[in-house]
Amino acid sequence: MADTATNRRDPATEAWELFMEIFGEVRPRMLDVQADYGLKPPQFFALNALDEPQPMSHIADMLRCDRSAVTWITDRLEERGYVERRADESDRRVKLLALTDEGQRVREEIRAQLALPPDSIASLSRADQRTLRDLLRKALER
Amino acid sequence: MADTATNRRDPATEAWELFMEIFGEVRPRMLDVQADYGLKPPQFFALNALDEPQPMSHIADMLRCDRSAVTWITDRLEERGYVERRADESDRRVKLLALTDEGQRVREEIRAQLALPPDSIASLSRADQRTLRDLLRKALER
DNA sequence: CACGACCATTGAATAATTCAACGATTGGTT
DNA sequence: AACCAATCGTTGAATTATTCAATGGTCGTG
Repeated sequence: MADTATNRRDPATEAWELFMEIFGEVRPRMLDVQADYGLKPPQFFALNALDEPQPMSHIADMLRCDRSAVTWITDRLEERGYVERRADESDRRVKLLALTDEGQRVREEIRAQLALPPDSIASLSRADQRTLRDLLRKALER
Repeated sequence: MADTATNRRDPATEAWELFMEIFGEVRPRMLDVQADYGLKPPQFFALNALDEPQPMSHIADMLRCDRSAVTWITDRLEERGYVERRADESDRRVKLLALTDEGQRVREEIRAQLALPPDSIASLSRADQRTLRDLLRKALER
């Protein structure tokens, strides 16, 4: 708190602030796309978290909500056939949430729409875009 | 749709996909900070949109929700003293939402917590962090 | 000045989240 | 082996948040 001023000079912090600002730009469009598929943000984020099957409690952790809310969300997604409950071999208490083929398909469809970069990114020169891409790749490879 | 493959090669699209992936990393922490202040995401985003006073309908547009939901959200934020309704000189139908001093203070406090960059950004070399910062600055200046 | 359109609000219906309690299962302790 | 506390997902009730339809007040245009 006392070193807010010094933090502001930290390039990582500054970069992150800009990062969030850019992200804020696209939030409305993100909501539109989700709404087109009849999904609320938590439902979409649940879907998006299922790169591999996950215990329901783990989804609750990410979404920061009650387990019972995940039960409810899962019911909705299951009704649409996007998701299914599987048994966990190693622990019969847990149920694993997994994408169905349809769920996988829809998720990719949504992702494709969200992948369209916002104006701020698109306005960069192609060289800058490549530099940015490489930088972000490096960040994720840590 | 037919050119999904070519889009994948577009550096801006690739960069944006990575961008979103990094952002996903911090979502849980963001929810935690908001929860510490008793705010739901829509309430926080409303607060965050008030760089200058905004018509309530404009907030509804950004949040992609009904105007009546904004009335409700505003009531909550007003109860806490974060926000106030002002008259719009030029159009007596509209009410402008504006941050109170307290609201300004709290918003900065929250922002300071969210400004802490995630590991992926922090793990970059200081030189890369600076490059990233400069790139994002340039993107926003378009 | 009459008309349709827009703004924020209200009230009712609905959706989504939280909270407390439960049955089933697990792992650890004795 | 037999308890015991803890965890998992679900249920039901209470609460909170969002949508939908209708309203009073205001605006701009014809």
